[in-house]
Amino acid sequence: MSPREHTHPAVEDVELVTVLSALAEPTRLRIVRMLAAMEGERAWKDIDLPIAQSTLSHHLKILRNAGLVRNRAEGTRCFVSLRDEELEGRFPGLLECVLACCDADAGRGGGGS
Amino acid sequence: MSPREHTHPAVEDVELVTVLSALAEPTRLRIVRMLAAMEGERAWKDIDLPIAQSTLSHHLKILRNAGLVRNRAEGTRCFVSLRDEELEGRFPGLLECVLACCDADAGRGGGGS
DNA sequence: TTCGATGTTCGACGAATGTCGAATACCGAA
DNA sequence: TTCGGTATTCGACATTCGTCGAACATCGAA
Repeated sequence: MSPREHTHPAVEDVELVTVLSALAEPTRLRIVRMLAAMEGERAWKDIDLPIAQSTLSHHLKILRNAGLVRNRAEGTRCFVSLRDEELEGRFPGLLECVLACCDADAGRGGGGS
Repeated sequence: MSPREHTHPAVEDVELVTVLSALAEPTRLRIVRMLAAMEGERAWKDIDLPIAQSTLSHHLKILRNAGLVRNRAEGTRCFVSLRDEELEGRFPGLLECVLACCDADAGRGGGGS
């Protein structure tokens, strides 16, 4: 597989359990929060987490398959962005609500911003 | 352990990831929907799923530890209920939203009612 | 006390998951 | 074409998870 072209599922084909599973992991939830905290895209290399590159790639793949994020290639680099608007049409309020709950969870080990 | 007395965590002590993990499993999500569909409690034996009793007990334990459900003993029998009001205080809108999304997911393999 | 009914726990199993380092594929630049 | 940077895939590993049947614990009834 080329690092440039990825298969993004249609949000209509994504199941709720898949989305919840994708969000039910600290590292992935952190990535989603990171993406939500900024409008637009984020460069792959700017996702700065204490994990190996292969692990990050793995998590992004899961988020991708869950319809949560989108990958865009530009030259050698990749950019990641939330599919929040599409997701809103499929699961209204879900992403927004989970993100809001993240803040309610902050300070208790839920992983600060 | 007695089947009567269980330890229910305070909702304040439950982490978001724990709740999401508990919900991110088809059988458990189905149980939660089942409980949400009816006001009040549900008898253990009325939770009619194609799984072994020990498996059901296992899932209920996970839901319990996630602060999602409460167990009440009455004689030899147990009753289960959603902790929706408490959860609403800790993670506003989350449970309601997920339940609404279940319906949006219905008919696609997300498990009908 | 003895029994039967009801949940829980235990032990085991295969499957899935999160993690890493190494190998691979791709792109742009030299 | 060769090389360096970037992301993905592969192989391996330990851990966790979902599942079951069997053994156990508790309560109410006989």
